[in-house]
Amino acid sequence: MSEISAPKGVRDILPDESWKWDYVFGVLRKTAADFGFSEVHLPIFEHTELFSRGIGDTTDVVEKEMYTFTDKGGRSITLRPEATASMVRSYLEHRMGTLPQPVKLWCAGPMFRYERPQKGRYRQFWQVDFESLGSASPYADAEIIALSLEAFRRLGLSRLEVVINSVGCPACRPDYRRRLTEYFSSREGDLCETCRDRMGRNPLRILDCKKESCRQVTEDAPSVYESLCGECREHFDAVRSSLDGLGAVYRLDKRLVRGLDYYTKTAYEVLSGALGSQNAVCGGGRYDNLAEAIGGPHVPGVGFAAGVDRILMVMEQEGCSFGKEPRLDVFGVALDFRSRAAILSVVDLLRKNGISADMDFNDRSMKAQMKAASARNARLACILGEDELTRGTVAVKDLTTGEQKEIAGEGLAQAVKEMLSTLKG
RNA sequence: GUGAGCGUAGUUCAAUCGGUUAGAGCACUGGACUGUGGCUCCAGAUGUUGGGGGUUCGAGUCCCCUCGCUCACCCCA
Repeated sequence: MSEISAPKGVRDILPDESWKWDYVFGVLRKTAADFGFSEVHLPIFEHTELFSRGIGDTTDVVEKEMYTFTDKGGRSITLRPEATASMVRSYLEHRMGTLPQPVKLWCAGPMFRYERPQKGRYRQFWQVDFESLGSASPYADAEIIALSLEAFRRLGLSRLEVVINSVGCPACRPDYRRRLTEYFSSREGDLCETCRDRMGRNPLRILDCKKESCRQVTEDAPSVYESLCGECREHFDAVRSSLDGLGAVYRLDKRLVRGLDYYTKTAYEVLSGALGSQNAVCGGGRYDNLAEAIGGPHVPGVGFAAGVDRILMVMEQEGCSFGKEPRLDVFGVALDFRSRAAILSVVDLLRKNGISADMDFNDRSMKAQMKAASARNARLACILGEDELTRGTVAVKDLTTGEQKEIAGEGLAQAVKEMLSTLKG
């Protein structure tokens, strides 16, 4: 169509949608505060090595999905593909280890991944990210999961499924890995090509292959639970019993492994039945080795990221409420050349009194201005003509009922406020 | 990166087997209604049929290339 267009995989959030985003962020902000999380604003680009070391060199995200470039100072810079690594970097850089632990932070903003776009997947997408840093307690895990579920509940999402798993720790994962490799070797012929490739690199990933043939093989694969070390097993049991205590409904899924290297112990995802193929609305878990991986001291942490684009999509699909759409209070209408100059002052006066007001700037007919007032869905029209000018008044019309009254100029702001408050809605 | 489907006005869609000047609803602008919106009626504006090449007397329609969009795989939010 037009040669003017945004790059592939990115999009504009226009006014008919942006107010809904405001609503969602408002709910999330309040939920964060209720759970004791403070907001931080982080940069959207970082040194490339933060991600390559933190997320893992062999992950898909780092191998082929990063927006990486060299800046004018010769540094390798990457547009963040996720926020957790930045969060931990910020914690370390600002010595938050000296604060009372855990430090609970959240942030919101765009993430970038070079992928082929499809439904629910963009190259720039928004996430809200919650991280609880400095505590190894299973209750921190449970709190994080509970927080994500409460946020979704408040937004009105219903068709959700929570799946959790434990991916072990450096003490027990090698053993599990060995047992998996052993098992898959015996069934190698039944695996797909990519899974055979995964055997050497990361056999855990075979578990979440969606091919039917591979799923049959993984059905009988050794379970993580038998391989978990005492500490991991205890931790996982504690997370589950606290979730039970909170009344959270979840499903254990031994196939859930997640794509980032830094996860230890708890891994979880929240899936929506209202989405298509890209149905994860939130994902997270514990990452006790991430801080060390990026060159810091040992700092345990747990957190999750939720996709805002997908949340909006699910809400739309499920018919959730977005609160009320912001509405213009007053539209100023002028009859002729003289009143046009005066109506600007009227609009200005209203604005300075906290009343939202707008007017026509194209010298259009009164009828056209009234039409514009309706099109803008204004509550009231303030009309000015010769008669009003000589009398020093303004005609105020309720655009819902059609009632109109004439109000003296001095009392206008007050009178409009009163009319708006009785309208309400 | 791989596969499939689709590209006609701002938008949703028409256009016979390949046939003459590419149409309609909605939206937009103006008017009927020279001081009042929503309803009604009338009028108007808007297209490189995504782009390029080919076949043909003739292409929106068929073929090739390309770009874009969409969905799926991979992976994830």
